[in-house]
Amino acid sequence: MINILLADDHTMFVDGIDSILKTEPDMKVAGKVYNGPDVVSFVKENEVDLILLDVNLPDMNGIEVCKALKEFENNAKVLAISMFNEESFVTEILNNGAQGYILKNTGREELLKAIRIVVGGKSYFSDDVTQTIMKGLMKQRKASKQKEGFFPKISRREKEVLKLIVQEHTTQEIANKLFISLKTVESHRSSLLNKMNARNSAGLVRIAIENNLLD
Amino acid sequence: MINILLADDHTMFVDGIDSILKTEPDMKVAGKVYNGPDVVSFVKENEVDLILLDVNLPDMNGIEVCKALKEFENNAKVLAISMFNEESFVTEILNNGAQGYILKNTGREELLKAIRIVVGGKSYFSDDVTQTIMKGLMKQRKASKQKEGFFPKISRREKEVLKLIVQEHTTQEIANKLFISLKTVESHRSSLLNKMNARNSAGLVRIAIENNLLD
DNA sequence: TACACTTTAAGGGTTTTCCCCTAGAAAATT
DNA sequence: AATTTTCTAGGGGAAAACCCTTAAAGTGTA
Repeated sequence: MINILLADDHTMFVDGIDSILKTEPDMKVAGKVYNGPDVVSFVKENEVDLILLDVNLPDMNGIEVCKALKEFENNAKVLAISMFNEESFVTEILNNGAQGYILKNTGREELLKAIRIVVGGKSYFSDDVTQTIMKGLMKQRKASKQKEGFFPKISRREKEVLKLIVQEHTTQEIANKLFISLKTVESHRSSLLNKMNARNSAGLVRIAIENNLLD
Repeated sequence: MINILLADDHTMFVDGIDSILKTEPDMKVAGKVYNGPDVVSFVKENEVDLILLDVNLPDMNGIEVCKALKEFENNAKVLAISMFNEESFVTEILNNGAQGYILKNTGREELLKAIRIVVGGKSYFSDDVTQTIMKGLMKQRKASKQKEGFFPKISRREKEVLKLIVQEHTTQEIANKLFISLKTVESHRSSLLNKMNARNSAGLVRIAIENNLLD
């Protein structure tokens, strides 16, 4: 008997899978959880052979769940499920111990097949996913040469200054806000210009927005 | 007997709903389709009481399907389903004839309830969706008051200057590029600051990007 | 404990931006 | 044809940004 834990915040989806698995005599839905932390606590207290894990869970996403699962003794395999054939998700969750990755447009038969394969100790990926992984590997080669070394990382204080620049504050205003000297802010400004490879504040703002440097 | 058409490109999801509906004696899955055009042709040739329509279908999205359905005689109601509680989707598909909108995190019981309500001629929305619609209406009020008279439109030349500012060019450089005087560019700059309600170039860049003023 | 990085700060200078004003020529709109 | 808007351009001045150098004190990490 295969004990399966369903982890997905889309109730309708969970109920659907539940109905599908009910028809299989050798499978049993051991539980249903709707967020990341519950996955971890459930596995700690119950026997689980396989987790059907949604990558985009609230509170704690699939990748973090995988990391947490490696922290303690358990023999639960992870079959990741996602709406999106997103390269970053795929590679990251596989690097963190997931044995398979299927998309939500996978049919009933393929789902059951994937479950049995993963429980059997092998890996399973949807065809689309396989292609994505390949593409991802190709990109990595290029990316690591160009995009890397782009930002020698921006420090905490620099980011504060950057945010205030984007909010149209002048150097003097920033100095007042942060209770530091005008000269210090100027110093941070020029570090930012250097690190971000910008010529002026206009560039700073553009690059900051384009690269999502503002939390 | 309620004849239901399932329209969603996520096979696993369709199979799941199928399993759920099988348990209801008064409901029958009349068909399953995986893209927009097939919805239309299916409804033309079969008796359908309700379409469980995914908003984000390939080839032809839910909104376009709704429009197409209004073109010919049929008494199929539409219950829209989506992963996303996206304001724009919700309001647009409702304006195009959908009677209900539920999210994929809706549970089995709520789904069945929603189906019966919509088939009965009334409307049904998930609680989350209702909230979203309200928020949307609130925003519109504010947007039309604030954002409207926000830009008294930016002229062709001003936009050129704006683009070059975003690209980190100085006033002098812009003057050279456009074969006009430094003072002229300064003039455009200050018009931009005025029109866009910015304090400096940083603001110009931010507002330009945020409002997609750069084609 | 060193070593590296960050934060703080200053002097002194150049360049750029921003602001006020005015104003004719060209283009678009009515 | 008349009116409005846009584009052009200037003077002059204040503020802000940018550049270069130097350097002490604090923070974090191997």
